[in-house]
Amino acid sequence: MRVSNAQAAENRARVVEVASELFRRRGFDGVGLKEVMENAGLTQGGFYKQFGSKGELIAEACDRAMETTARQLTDVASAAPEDSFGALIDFYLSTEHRDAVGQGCPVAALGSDVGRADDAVKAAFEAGVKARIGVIEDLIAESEGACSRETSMAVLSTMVGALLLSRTMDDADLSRKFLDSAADEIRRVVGRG
Amino acid sequence: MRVSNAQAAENRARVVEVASELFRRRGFDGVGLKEVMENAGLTQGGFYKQFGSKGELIAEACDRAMETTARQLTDVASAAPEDSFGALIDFYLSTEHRDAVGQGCPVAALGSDVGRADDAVKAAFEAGVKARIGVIEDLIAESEGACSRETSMAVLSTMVGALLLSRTMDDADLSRKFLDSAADEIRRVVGRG
DNA sequence: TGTACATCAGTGAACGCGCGTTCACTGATGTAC
DNA sequence: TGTACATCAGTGAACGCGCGTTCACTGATGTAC
Repeated sequence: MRVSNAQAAENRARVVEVASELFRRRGFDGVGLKEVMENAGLTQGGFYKQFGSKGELIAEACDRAMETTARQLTDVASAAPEDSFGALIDFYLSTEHRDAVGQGCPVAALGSDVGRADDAVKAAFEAGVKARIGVIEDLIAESEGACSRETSMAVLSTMVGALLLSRTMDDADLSRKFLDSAADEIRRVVGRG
Repeated sequence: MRVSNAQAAENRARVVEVASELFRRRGFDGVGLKEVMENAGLTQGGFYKQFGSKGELIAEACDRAMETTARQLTDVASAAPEDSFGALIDFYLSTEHRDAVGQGCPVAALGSDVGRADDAVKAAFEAGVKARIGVIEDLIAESEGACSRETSMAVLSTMVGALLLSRTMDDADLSRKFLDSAADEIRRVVGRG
Protein backbone atom coordinates (compact mmCIF):
# COMPACT_ATOMS: atom_id res chain seq x y z
CA MET A 1 0.00 0.00 0.00
CA ARG A 2 0.99 3.56 -0.56
CA VAL A 3 2.81 5.38 2.25
CA SER A 4 3.07 9.13 2.86
CA ASN A 5 5.62 11.13 0.87
CA ALA A 6 7.53 11.82 4.09
CA GLN A 7 7.57 8.12 4.99
CA ALA A 8 8.70 7.18 1.48
CA ALA A 9 11.56 9.69 1.61
CA GLU A 10 12.54 8.35 5.03
CA ASN A 11 12.48 4.77 3.72
CA ARG A 12 14.62 5.71 0.74
CA ALA A 13 17.18 7.41 2.98
CA ARG A 14 17.29 4.32 5.19
CA VAL A 15 18.03 2.10 2.18
CA VAL A 16 20.99 4.32 1.20
CA GLU A 17 22.22 4.34 4.79
CA VAL A 18 22.01 0.55 5.13
CA ALA A 19 23.67 0.08 1.73
CA SER A 20 26.54 2.42 2.60
CA GLU A 21 27.37 0.21 5.58
CA LEU A 22 26.90 -3.17 3.86
CA PHE A 23 28.90 -2.16 0.80
CA ARG A 24 31.81 -1.01 2.96
CA ARG A 25 31.74 -4.29 4.85
CA ARG A 26 31.45 -6.68 1.91
CA GLY A 27 31.96 -4.76 -1.34
CA PHE A 28 29.55 -3.82 -4.12
CA ASP A 29 29.40 -7.34 -5.52
CA GLY A 30 29.22 -8.95 -2.09
CA VAL A 31 25.82 -7.52 -1.17
CA GLY A 32 22.51 -8.25 -2.89
CA LEU A 33 19.55 -5.90 -3.18
CA LYS A 34 17.38 -8.34 -1.24
CA GLU A 35 19.67 -8.08 1.77
CA VAL A 36 19.84 -4.29 1.53
CA MET A 37 16.06 -3.93 1.38
CA GLU A 38 15.46 -6.40 4.20
CA ASN A 39 17.95 -4.62 6.44
CA ALA A 40 16.00 -1.43 5.77
CA GLY A 41 12.76 -3.19 6.80
CA LEU A 42 11.38 -3.41 3.26
CA THR A 43 10.95 -6.08 0.58
CA GLN A 44 13.08 -6.58 -2.50
CA GLY A 45 10.37 -5.68 -5.01
CA GLY A 46 10.06 -2.10 -3.84
CA PHE A 47 13.62 -1.26 -4.73
CA TYR A 48 12.85 -0.08 -8.26
CA LYS A 49 10.22 2.36 -6.99
CA GLN A 50 13.10 4.33 -5.46
CA PHE A 51 16.17 3.58 -7.61
CA GLY A 52 16.78 3.05 -11.31
CA SER A 53 19.38 0.34 -10.84
CA LYS A 54 21.86 -1.16 -8.38
CA GLY A 55 24.51 1.13 -9.88
CA GLU A 56 22.48 4.16 -8.90
CA LEU A 57 22.29 2.93 -5.31
CA ILE A 58 26.03 2.29 -5.28
CA ALA A 59 26.75 5.86 -6.34
CA GLU A 60 24.38 7.30 -3.73
CA ALA A 61 25.69 5.01 -1.00
CA CYS A 62 29.25 6.14 -1.75
CA ASP A 63 28.19 9.74 -1.60
CA ARG A 64 26.48 9.17 1.72
CA ALA A 65 29.43 7.25 3.19
CA MET A 66 31.78 10.01 2.10
CA GLU A 67 29.65 12.72 3.68
CA THR A 68 28.99 11.03 7.03
CA THR A 69 32.62 10.07 7.52
CA ALA A 70 33.82 13.56 6.55
CA ARG A 71 31.54 14.92 9.28
CA GLN A 72 32.96 12.25 11.62
CA LEU A 73 36.46 13.57 10.96
CA THR A 74 35.60 17.24 11.50
CA ASP A 75 33.72 16.31 14.69
CA VAL A 76 36.73 14.46 16.07
CA ALA A 77 38.98 17.39 15.19
CA SER A 78 36.75 20.10 16.65
CA ALA A 79 36.34 18.09 19.87
CA ALA A 80 40.07 18.60 20.53
CA PRO A 81 40.74 22.30 19.81
CA GLU A 82 44.23 22.22 21.35
CA ASP A 83 45.46 19.53 18.92
CA SER A 84 42.79 19.02 16.30
CA PHE A 85 45.02 17.49 13.61
CA GLY A 86 46.58 15.12 16.12
CA ALA A 87 43.09 14.02 17.17
CA LEU A 88 42.16 13.36 13.54
CA ILE A 89 45.26 11.21 13.02
CA ASP A 90 44.72 9.35 16.29
CA PHE A 91 41.16 8.55 15.30
CA TYR A 92 41.82 7.62 11.68
CA LEU A 93 44.78 5.39 12.52
CA SER A 94 43.16 3.70 15.53
CA THR A 95 42.38 -0.02 15.83
CA GLU A 96 38.75 0.99 16.47
CA HIS A 97 38.53 2.62 13.04
CA ARG A 98 40.34 -0.32 11.47
CA ASP A 99 37.82 -2.74 12.96
CA ALA A 100 34.68 -0.68 12.17
CA VAL A 101 34.85 -1.08 8.39
CA GLY A 102 31.12 -0.50 7.92
CA GLN A 103 31.22 2.85 9.69
CA GLY A 104 34.70 3.90 8.58
CA CYS A 105 36.48 5.59 5.72
CA PRO A 106 35.05 4.52 2.34
CA VAL A 107 38.35 5.12 0.54
CA ALA A 108 40.08 2.33 2.44
CA ALA A 109 36.97 0.11 2.55
CA LEU A 110 36.01 0.48 -1.13
CA GLY A 111 38.98 2.08 -2.88
CA SER A 112 39.94 -0.95 -4.96
CA ASP A 113 36.29 -1.46 -5.97
CA VAL A 114 35.84 2.20 -6.90
CA GLY A 115 38.90 2.04 -9.13
CA ARG A 116 36.88 -0.38 -11.28
CA ALA A 117 33.55 1.44 -10.93
CA ASP A 118 31.82 3.83 -13.33
CA ASP A 119 32.16 7.61 -13.45
CA ALA A 120 29.20 8.38 -11.16
CA VAL A 121 30.87 6.46 -8.33
CA LYS A 122 34.25 8.02 -8.99
CA ALA A 123 32.64 11.47 -9.01
CA ALA A 124 31.21 10.82 -5.54
CA PHE A 125 34.65 9.74 -4.36
CA GLU A 126 36.38 12.69 -5.95
CA ALA A 127 34.10 15.20 -4.22
CA GLY A 128 34.63 13.50 -0.86
CA VAL A 129 38.38 13.27 -1.34
CA LYS A 130 38.64 16.95 -2.29
CA ALA A 131 36.79 17.84 0.91
CA ARG A 132 39.24 15.74 2.94
CA ILE A 133 42.25 17.37 1.32
CA GLY A 134 40.80 20.75 2.36
CA VAL A 135 40.08 19.65 5.92
CA ILE A 136 43.58 18.23 6.43
CA GLU A 137 45.18 21.27 4.84
CA ASP A 138 43.28 23.61 7.17
CA LEU A 139 43.97 21.58 10.30
CA ILE A 140 47.71 21.35 9.63
CA ALA A 141 47.88 25.04 8.73
CA GLU A 142 46.07 25.80 11.98
CA SER A 143 48.78 24.19 14.11
CA GLU A 144 51.82 24.78 11.90
CA GLY A 145 51.02 28.12 10.32
CA ALA A 146 50.98 26.78 6.79
CA CYS A 147 50.39 23.62 4.78
CA SER A 148 50.55 23.06 1.06
CA ARG A 149 47.85 21.20 -0.81
CA GLU A 150 50.55 18.73 -1.90
CA THR A 151 51.53 17.90 1.67
CA SER A 152 47.87 17.47 2.57
CA MET A 153 47.41 15.04 -0.32
CA ALA A 154 50.48 13.03 0.65
CA VAL A 155 49.29 12.86 4.25
CA LEU A 156 45.90 11.58 3.08
CA SER A 157 47.67 8.96 0.95
CA THR A 158 49.65 7.78 3.96
CA MET A 159 46.52 7.58 6.13
CA VAL A 160 44.51 5.63 3.55
CA GLY A 161 47.37 3.30 2.65
CA ALA A 162 48.15 2.48 6.27
CA LEU A 163 44.52 1.70 7.08
CA LEU A 164 44.18 -0.43 3.95
CA LEU A 165 47.38 -2.35 4.65
CA SER A 166 46.53 -2.86 8.33
CA ARG A 167 43.27 -4.54 7.24
CA THR A 168 45.02 -7.00 4.91
CA MET A 169 47.35 -8.37 7.58
CA ASP A 170 46.72 -11.61 9.43
CA ASP A 171 49.27 -10.76 12.09
CA ALA A 172 47.81 -8.40 14.71
CA ASP A 173 51.18 -6.85 15.59
CA LEU A 174 52.04 -6.05 11.99
CA SER A 175 48.54 -4.70 11.39
CA ARG A 176 48.88 -2.37 14.36
CA LYS A 177 52.38 -1.35 13.32
CA PHE A 178 51.08 -0.01 10.01
CA LEU A 179 48.76 2.31 11.91
CA ASP A 180 51.40 3.42 14.41
CA SER A 181 54.26 3.90 11.96
CA ALA A 182 52.06 6.02 9.69
CA ALA A 183 50.89 8.17 12.61
CA ASP A 184 54.49 8.68 13.76
CA GLU A 185 55.71 9.55 10.29
CA ILE A 186 52.88 12.02 9.67
CA ARG A 187 53.52 13.74 12.98
CA ARG A 188 57.20 14.02 12.08
CA VAL A 189 56.50 15.41 8.61
CA VAL A 190 53.94 17.91 9.83
CA GLY A 191 56.06 18.95 12.80
CA ARG A 192 58.86 19.99 10.49
CA GLY A 193 56.91 23.22 9.82
CA MET B 1 41.93 -36.73 -22.85
CA ARG B 2 44.81 -36.97 -20.48
CA VAL B 3 47.83 -34.71 -21.02
CA SER B 4 51.39 -35.19 -19.80
CA ASN B 5 52.25 -34.26 -16.23
CA ALA B 6 54.48 -31.47 -17.49
CA GLN B 7 51.68 -30.11 -19.71
CA ALA B 8 49.19 -30.30 -16.83
CA ALA B 9 51.53 -28.39 -14.53
CA GLU B 10 52.04 -25.79 -17.23
CA ASN B 11 48.29 -25.45 -17.74
CA ARG B 12 47.73 -25.03 -14.04
CA ALA B 13 50.37 -22.32 -13.81
CA ARG B 14 48.75 -20.53 -16.76
CA VAL B 15 45.38 -20.56 -14.99
CA VAL B 16 46.92 -18.94 -11.90
CA GLU B 17 48.71 -16.39 -14.06
CA VAL B 18 45.55 -15.46 -15.98
CA ALA B 19 43.54 -15.27 -12.75
CA SER B 20 46.08 -13.01 -11.08
CA GLU B 21 45.62 -10.48 -13.88
CA LEU B 22 41.83 -10.74 -14.20
CA PHE B 23 41.27 -10.50 -10.42
CA ARG B 24 43.40 -7.37 -10.23
CA ARG B 25 41.45 -5.82 -13.08
CA ARG B 26 37.95 -6.66 -11.90
CA GLY B 27 38.06 -8.03 -8.37
CA PHE B 28 37.49 -11.53 -6.99
CA ASP B 29 33.70 -11.35 -7.45
CA GLY B 30 33.93 -9.69 -10.86
CA VAL B 31 35.54 -12.66 -12.60
CA GLY B 32 33.97 -16.08 -13.18
CA LEU B 33 35.82 -19.37 -13.41
CA LYS B 34 34.56 -19.84 -16.97
CA GLU B 35 36.32 -16.67 -18.08
CA VAL B 36 39.52 -17.59 -16.26
CA MET B 37 39.66 -21.06 -17.82
CA GLU B 38 38.84 -19.80 -21.31
CA ASN B 39 41.57 -17.15 -21.10
CA ALA B 40 43.96 -19.95 -20.20
CA GLY B 41 42.83 -21.91 -23.28
CA LEU B 42 40.89 -24.52 -21.31
CA THR B 43 37.24 -25.31 -20.56
CA GLN B 44 35.38 -24.60 -17.34
CA GLY B 45 34.86 -28.23 -16.37
CA GLY B 46 38.55 -28.92 -15.93
CA PHE B 47 38.96 -26.38 -13.16
CA TYR B 48 38.25 -28.82 -10.33
CA LYS B 49 40.91 -31.22 -11.55
CA GLN B 50 43.46 -28.57 -10.54
CA PHE B 51 41.86 -26.58 -7.71
CA GLY B 52 39.63 -27.42 -4.78
CA SER B 53 37.56 -24.27 -5.03
CA LYS B 54 37.52 -20.72 -6.33
CA GLY B 55 38.85 -19.57 -2.97
CA GLU B 56 41.93 -21.74 -3.43
CA LEU B 57 42.59 -20.11 -6.82
CA ILE B 58 42.14 -16.65 -5.28
CA ALA B 59 44.77 -17.37 -2.64
CA GLU B 60 47.23 -18.75 -5.22
CA ALA B 61 46.58 -15.89 -7.64
CA CYS B 62 47.30 -13.37 -4.87
CA ASP B 63 50.50 -15.18 -4.02
CA ARG B 64 51.56 -15.15 -7.66
CA ALA B 65 50.67 -11.47 -8.15
CA MET B 66 52.63 -10.57 -5.03
CA GLU B 67 55.70 -12.48 -6.18
CA THR B 68 55.83 -11.26 -9.76
CA THR B 69 55.33 -7.61 -8.77
CA ALA B 70 57.94 -7.86 -6.01
CA ARG B 71 60.38 -9.08 -8.66
CA GLN B 72 59.24 -6.20 -10.89
CA LEU B 73 60.17 -3.75 -8.13
CA THR B 74 63.61 -5.21 -7.46
CA ASP B 75 64.29 -5.32 -11.22
CA VAL B 76 63.43 -1.63 -11.59
CA ALA B 77 65.63 -0.78 -8.62
CA SER B 78 68.64 -2.81 -9.72
CA ALA B 79 68.42 -1.32 -13.22
CA ALA B 80 69.32 2.07 -11.71
CA PRO B 81 72.19 1.40 -9.30
CA GLU B 82 72.98 5.11 -8.84
CA ASP B 83 69.49 5.89 -7.46
CA SER B 84 67.69 2.59 -6.95
CA PHE B 85 65.15 3.83 -4.43
CA GLY B 86 64.29 6.84 -6.60
CA ALA B 87 63.74 4.51 -9.55
CA LEU B 88 61.41 2.35 -7.47
CA ILE B 89 59.37 5.40 -6.44
CA ASP B 90 59.29 6.76 -10.00
CA PHE B 91 58.01 3.44 -11.28
CA TYR B 92 55.47 2.77 -8.56
CA LEU B 93 54.01 6.27 -8.69
CA SER B 94 53.93 6.52 -12.49
CA THR B 95 50.82 6.92 -14.63
CA GLU B 96 51.88 3.74 -16.47
CA HIS B 97 51.67 1.72 -13.26
CA ARG B 98 48.38 3.41 -12.37
CA ASP B 99 46.90 2.44 -15.75
CA ALA B 100 48.24 -1.15 -15.82
CA VAL B 101 46.06 -2.47 -12.99
CA GLY B 102 46.24 -6.06 -14.18
CA GLN B 103 50.03 -6.11 -14.10
CA GLY B 104 50.48 -3.78 -11.15
CA CYS B 105 50.65 -3.83 -7.36
CA PRO B 106 48.03 -6.20 -5.90
CA VAL B 107 47.78 -4.22 -2.67
CA ALA B 108 46.30 -1.21 -4.45
CA ALA B 109 44.32 -3.31 -6.95
CA LEU B 110 42.85 -5.75 -4.41
CA GLY B 111 43.50 -4.28 -0.97
CA SER B 112 39.87 -3.54 -0.15
CA ASP B 113 38.83 -7.01 -1.35
CA VAL B 114 41.56 -8.71 0.66
CA GLY B 115 40.42 -6.91 3.81
CA ARG B 116 37.21 -8.97 3.49
CA ALA B 117 38.89 -12.20 2.36
CA ASP B 118 39.77 -15.30 4.36
CA ASP B 119 43.02 -16.04 6.19
CA ALA B 120 44.71 -17.87 3.29
CA VAL B 121 44.46 -14.76 1.12
CA LYS B 122 45.60 -12.47 3.93
CA ALA B 123 48.55 -14.77 4.57
CA ALA B 124 49.63 -14.43 0.93
CA PHE B 125 49.36 -10.66 1.23
CA GLU B 126 51.22 -10.57 4.52
CA ALA B 127 54.18 -12.47 3.09
CA GLY B 128 54.34 -10.19 0.08
CA VAL B 129 54.01 -7.05 2.17
CA LYS B 130 56.77 -8.16 4.54
CA ALA B 131 59.05 -8.68 1.54
CA ARG B 132 58.27 -5.17 0.29
CA ILE B 133 59.00 -3.63 3.67
CA GLY B 134 62.40 -5.32 3.55
CA VAL B 135 63.15 -4.19 0.00
CA ILE B 136 62.25 -0.57 0.73
CA GLU B 137 64.20 -0.62 3.98
CA ASP B 138 67.32 -1.92 2.20
CA LEU B 139 67.08 0.51 -0.71
CA ILE B 140 66.65 3.55 1.52
CA ALA B 141 69.44 2.39 3.82
CA GLU B 142 71.65 1.95 0.75
CA SER B 143 71.34 5.60 -0.25
CA GLU B 144 70.86 7.21 3.17
CA GLY B 145 73.01 4.99 5.37
CA ALA B 146 70.12 3.86 7.52
CA CYS B 147 66.35 3.32 7.50
CA SER B 148 64.07 2.07 10.24
CA ARG B 149 61.47 -0.58 9.60
CA GLU B 150 58.86 1.96 10.74
CA THR B 151 59.90 4.49 8.11
CA SER B 152 59.85 1.78 5.46
CA MET B 153 56.31 0.81 6.45
CA ALA B 154 55.10 4.43 6.38
CA VAL B 155 56.68 4.90 2.94
CA LEU B 156 54.89 1.78 1.70
CA SER B 157 51.60 3.12 3.12
CA THR B 158 52.09 6.40 1.25
CA MET B 159 52.87 4.61 -2.01
CA VAL B 160 49.87 2.29 -1.79
CA GLY B 161 47.47 5.02 -0.66
CA ALA B 162 48.53 7.40 -3.43
CA LEU B 163 48.14 4.75 -6.14
CA LEU B 164 44.76 3.71 -4.75
CA LEU B 165 43.51 7.30 -4.55
CA SER B 166 44.81 8.19 -8.01
CA ARG B 167 42.72 5.33 -9.43
CA THR B 168 39.51 6.52 -7.80
CA MET B 169 39.66 10.02 -9.29
CA ASP B 170 37.70 11.06 -12.38
CA ASP B 171 39.82 14.17 -12.84
CA ALA B 172 43.11 13.37 -14.59
CA ASP B 173 44.99 16.28 -12.99
CA LEU B 174 43.97 15.34 -9.47
CA SER B 175 44.75 11.70 -10.16
CA ARG B 176 48.24 12.61 -11.31
CA LYS B 177 48.73 14.98 -8.40
CA PHE B 178 48.25 12.14 -5.93
CA LEU B 179 51.13 10.29 -7.56
CA ASP B 180 53.40 13.34 -7.76
CA SER B 181 52.71 14.72 -4.28
CA ALA B 182 53.40 11.32 -2.73
CA ALA B 183 56.67 10.94 -4.67
CA ASP B 184 57.79 14.43 -3.60
CA GLU B 185 56.88 13.85 0.02
CA ILE B 186 58.65 10.49 0.15
CA ARG B 187 61.79 11.97 -1.37
CA ARG B 188 61.71 14.75 1.22
CA VAL B 189 61.21 12.33 4.12
CA VAL B 190 63.91 9.96 2.97
CA GLY B 191 66.30 12.79 2.15
CA ARG B 192 66.25 13.95 5.75
CA GLY B 193 68.58 11.04 6.57
C1' DT C 1 -14.55 20.75 5.12
C1' DG C 2 -16.16 16.53 2.76
C1' DT C 3 -16.35 13.38 -1.09
C1' DA C 4 -14.58 10.71 -5.31
C1' DC C 5 -10.98 9.25 -7.62
C1' DA C 6 -6.28 8.98 -9.35
C1' DT C 7 -1.68 8.11 -7.82
C1' DC C 8 2.01 5.35 -6.53
C1' DA C 9 5.14 3.13 -2.48
C1' DG C 10 5.35 -1.20 -1.19
C1' DT C 11 4.37 -6.49 -1.79
C1' DG C 12 5.35 -11.00 -3.40
C1' DA C 13 6.04 -13.89 -7.09
C1' DA C 14 8.23 -14.59 -11.26
C1' DC C 15 11.83 -13.85 -15.12
C1' DG C 16 16.25 -15.05 -17.46
C1' DC C 17 20.98 -15.35 -16.48
C1' DG C 18 25.51 -16.44 -14.88
C1' DC C 19 27.57 -18.24 -11.02
C1' DG C 20 30.36 -22.18 -8.50
C1' DT C 21 30.26 -26.89 -8.53
C1' DT C 22 29.43 -31.87 -10.07
C1' DC C 23 29.67 -35.72 -13.13
C1' DA C 24 29.81 -39.26 -16.91
C1' DC C 25 32.78 -39.70 -20.45
C1' DT C 26 37.21 -39.64 -23.44
C1' DG C 27 41.61 -41.10 -24.71
C1' DA C 28 46.58 -40.08 -24.25
C1' DT C 29 49.84 -40.77 -20.55
C1' DG C 30 52.07 -43.32 -17.00
C1' DT C 31 53.18 -47.77 -15.04
C1' DA C 32 53.65 -52.71 -13.99
C1' DC C 33 55.24 -56.78 -15.93
C1' DT D 1 62.14 -52.90 -25.04
C1' DG D 2 57.24 -54.11 -25.77
C1' DT D 3 52.60 -54.94 -24.22
C1' DA D 4 48.26 -54.43 -21.29
C1' DC D 5 45.98 -51.83 -18.38
C1' DA D 6 45.06 -48.32 -14.90
C1' DT D 7 45.19 -43.46 -14.27
C1' DC D 8 43.51 -38.99 -14.65
C1' DA D 9 43.64 -34.00 -17.19
C1' DG D 10 40.50 -32.19 -19.88
C1' DT D 11 35.57 -31.96 -22.08
C1' DG D 12 30.87 -30.61 -22.23
C1' DA D 13 26.55 -30.77 -20.25
C1' DA D 14 23.99 -30.38 -16.29
C1' DC D 15 22.85 -29.01 -11.26
C1' DG D 16 20.82 -25.80 -7.80
C1' DC D 17 21.14 -21.18 -6.39
C1' DG D 18 21.10 -16.28 -5.87
C1' DC D 19 21.48 -12.42 -8.58
C1' DG D 20 19.34 -7.93 -10.79
C1' DT D 21 15.19 -6.81 -12.74
C1' DT D 22 10.08 -6.89 -14.00
C1' DC D 23 5.25 -6.99 -13.10
C1' DA D 24 0.31 -7.50 -11.58
C1' DC D 25 -1.70 -6.26 -7.58
C1' DT D 26 -2.94 -3.62 -3.09
C1' DG D 27 -4.74 0.04 -0.58
C1' DA D 28 -3.50 4.31 1.95
C1' DT D 29 -2.22 8.88 0.42
C1' DG D 30 -2.68 12.99 -2.25
C1' DT D 31 -5.60 15.91 -5.00
C1' DA D 32 -9.43 18.01 -7.55
C1' DC D 33 -13.90 19.61 -6.93
